[in-house]
Amino acid sequence: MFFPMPTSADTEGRRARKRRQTADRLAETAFALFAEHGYEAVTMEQIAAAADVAKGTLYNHFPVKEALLAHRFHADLAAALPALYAQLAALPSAVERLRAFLLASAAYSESTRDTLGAYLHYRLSQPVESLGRDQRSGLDQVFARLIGEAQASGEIRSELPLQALADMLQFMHLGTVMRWLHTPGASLASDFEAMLDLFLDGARRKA
Amino acid sequence: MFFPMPTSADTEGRRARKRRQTADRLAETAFALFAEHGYEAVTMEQIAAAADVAKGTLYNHFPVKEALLAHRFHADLAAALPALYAQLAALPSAVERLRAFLLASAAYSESTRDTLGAYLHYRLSQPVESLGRDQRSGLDQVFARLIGEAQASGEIRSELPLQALADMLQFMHLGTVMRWLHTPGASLASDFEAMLDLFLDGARRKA
DNA sequence: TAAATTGTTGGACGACGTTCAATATCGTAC
DNA sequence: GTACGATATTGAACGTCGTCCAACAATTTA
Repeated sequence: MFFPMPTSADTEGRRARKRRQTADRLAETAFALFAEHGYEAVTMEQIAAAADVAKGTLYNHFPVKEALLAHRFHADLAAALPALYAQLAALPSAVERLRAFLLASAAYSESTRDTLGAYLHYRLSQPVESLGRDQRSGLDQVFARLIGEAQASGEIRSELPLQALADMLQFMHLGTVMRWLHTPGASLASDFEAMLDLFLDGARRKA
Repeated sequence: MFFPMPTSADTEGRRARKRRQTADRLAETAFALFAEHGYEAVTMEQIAAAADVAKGTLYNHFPVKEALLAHRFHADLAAALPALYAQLAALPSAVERLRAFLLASAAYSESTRDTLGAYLHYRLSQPVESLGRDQRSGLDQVFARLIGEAQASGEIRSELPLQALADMLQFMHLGTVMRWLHTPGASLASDFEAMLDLFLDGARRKA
């Protein structure tokens, strides 16, 4: 199994801890090389050599190269979420929280533009429902949470299941980012605004 | 250049015609092998050998393996469109034409489920705006046409640019197909219905 | 301490995709 | 019809990704 279960209930065991440590260390050295030479120019063997492990070990932790990117993006999101949620809590409506989150997402995407395409490409090759919720993109969980709040407050009345709405918004998000990646001068933030408007009110809105 | 210009204005030139012929022939032999052994099990060398050309020639026409799939899907769509448009013309409203097109799309997707994932993966690695409109997916052009009709008749009032709406619907379509690919028992047709409802009326609809 | 599980190693392997120089074929113009 | 330029094909070498596996090391559990 890829992610071994903890041996006791609360303590995690040295084994799993060391595993996570090596994974983190491998990802760190990988990103140091990426920053220096660019993502494409760095080979898996170079990463393994720089981290002083065998190539098989690197592939044990990251079965494909893009998984290194996923590790980074997932960790960044997990690290940023608590403070972000705290900020969002100050906003009066769930829709405004959604909008604010998208603005923050836009800023982050702009700062990681170079590796974003490869990461998205990797994400899309993964099954949507793989190994339970923990393995999902993280972004859809944020969407599900905020959309759920909007449903609870009555700001959203759609009778579709929450996860379906979140997935749909996630793909609209993906489409917007993809389009932005391929159009040099565009503003991702304003594209997100238009996307959210479309998601909320549809193309046939009466307003 | 990848697609040579025709020598005269109207006639296409034997060269381009033969090029298209060899491409078609290569794609045909490829799909014969795919049908027999499965997409993943067939190598590019086997395809080249079966078609009696060098591997370089195969890669000249199809720079990546998934391009063979794109050739097939694009050709299928182009071949089916005239009759499909004729059928759709009988429907009274543009929204109903959209719905009917999606139903047809669902039937086709179900019949090509095995290779659909690889094709979508390939599509996503391509820039959205590459080499002009002709190289785009084809599906977004259909969407743009039908959405344009809906705008003209007043069924859609969104002030977003037509292409932005079409791209957004295309990614919602992609998300729906992806989700369907990974959920065994689902009905793609009804998923498309829900997707279209969301696109038209949004999550915050008043009805 | 013994046994079982899991991680690491290193190397071999197949496939994809790129590159290139040599050769063959086709279009055009004279 | 000949000569020339543009394009297609060939064949082979190369780098990289990703898989596989058998031997060995480390750690947990009994």
